[in-house]
Amino acid sequence: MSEPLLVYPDPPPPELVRTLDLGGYNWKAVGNAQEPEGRWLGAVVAVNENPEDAFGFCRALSRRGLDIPVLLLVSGTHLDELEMRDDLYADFCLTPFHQRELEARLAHLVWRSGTALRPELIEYGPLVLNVETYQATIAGRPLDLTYMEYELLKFLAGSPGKVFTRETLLSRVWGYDYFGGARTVDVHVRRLRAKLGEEHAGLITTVRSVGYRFGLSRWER
Amino acid sequence: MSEPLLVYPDPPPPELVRTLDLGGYNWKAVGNAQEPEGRWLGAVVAVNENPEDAFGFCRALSRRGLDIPVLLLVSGTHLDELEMRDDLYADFCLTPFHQRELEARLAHLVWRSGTALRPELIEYGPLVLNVETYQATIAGRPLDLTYMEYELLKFLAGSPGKVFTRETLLSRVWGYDYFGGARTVDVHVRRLRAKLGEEHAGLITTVRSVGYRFGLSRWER
DNA sequence: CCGATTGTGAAAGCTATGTGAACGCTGGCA
DNA sequence: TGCCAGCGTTCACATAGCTTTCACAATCGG
Repeated sequence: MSEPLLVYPDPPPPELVRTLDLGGYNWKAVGNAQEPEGRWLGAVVAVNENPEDAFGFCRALSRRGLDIPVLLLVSGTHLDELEMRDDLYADFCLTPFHQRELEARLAHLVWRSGTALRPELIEYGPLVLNVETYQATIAGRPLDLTYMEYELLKFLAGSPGKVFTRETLLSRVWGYDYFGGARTVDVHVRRLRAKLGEEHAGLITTVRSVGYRFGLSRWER
Repeated sequence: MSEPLLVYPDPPPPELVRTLDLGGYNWKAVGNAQEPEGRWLGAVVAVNENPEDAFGFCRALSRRGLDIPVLLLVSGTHLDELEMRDDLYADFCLTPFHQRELEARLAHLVWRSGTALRPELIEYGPLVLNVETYQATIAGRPLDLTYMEYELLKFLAGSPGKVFTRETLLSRVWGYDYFGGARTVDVHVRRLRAKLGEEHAGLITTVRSVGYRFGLSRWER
């Protein structure tokens, strides 16, 4: 089975437990947003009992940078509270819910994060990354990348134009628990640029005092 | 009002019409996917009556390349049909629905398409700052700013019309623990004005004996 | 018209990054 | 078991580019 579902609060409402277990989901309940480490399929957050705690949990999740899609369980009387909180959740389900509906929403949530965030092919200009086969080509020429080089390039090319700090790159590419010097990023970027060749080395731009950016070095947006 | 909502089929179910009108939405019903042209806020598709037609409509929409987020109205008995059709819809709502739920889902749908595609921008007149890519343009022309210049401009442009003392700027932009001369601000403002170009240098005005202000105060212009 | 404040040009000082090289770890292979 | 190749990481050093400072000129307000 794949990555687990995150569930809040701990213990979760019994009807949620029932649906998750019947659906064969791999899940884990937590009591706060500090615990979860690593990768998660998504999160199910029951708002019912204590809305403020629940929303606080969501907020803490998003602040921690692991972007996990959140499915809220909310009763009709708490529906108003969703207003102005769009950034905290991906979907919601009214309680009491039909098992079928929750299953459908979970399936859709997982599908969305599975495809939207992970295209099997990343293309940008002359660069093509085949995520399935771990192959990369630049202007048709195959690139011989090491594992870390590939992961770094994949992450950068996944958000063209966006600038990432070294710290962000370390936590997102190397791992949330990585402990090491930030200059490691520099060295990998240098090797990437070298392998991209002089002509395409500019695909990775240095933003002084901030970090690195892939693509869109000019005025596009 | 902004772009309209696309609704299928034509005529739509009466309870849907009621909710849309009560919500003050600008909407238009169509009978097939060939009609819609231009930009749409989203689409609401009632699956109830004829599932195959409805899904065909969605498929045709996505084939036409205008990627409009679709909200399905589906009864519990048709819930199964969503399976393996994740790519056709963004969200769904069980029928019969509570007006509040549909409104919440519509609002969330619109919010999502409004932000997901749109970068985080600070705009004022001819100036555009893209916070994610650390890029700036003035009247469409790219600005090559250094880190401090960018941070200062971002801070100033974030509160147009407001006057900041040098001390405030030092503590907010440079850092609360910064220890250095206040004239540093002057020099950065000078270089910002130079890079903005003669035409737009006036975007930053000096308030003698107080500090600097970005944008026009209320009695100007 | 004088003093206070701000603009200007240049130079000093510093910081972040590029660069070459070495170290240590791991896994395959003889 | 011992050797070797490949890889990730770290370090020291050079330097370009940025920030800061300073002296002086220009401007504003009273």
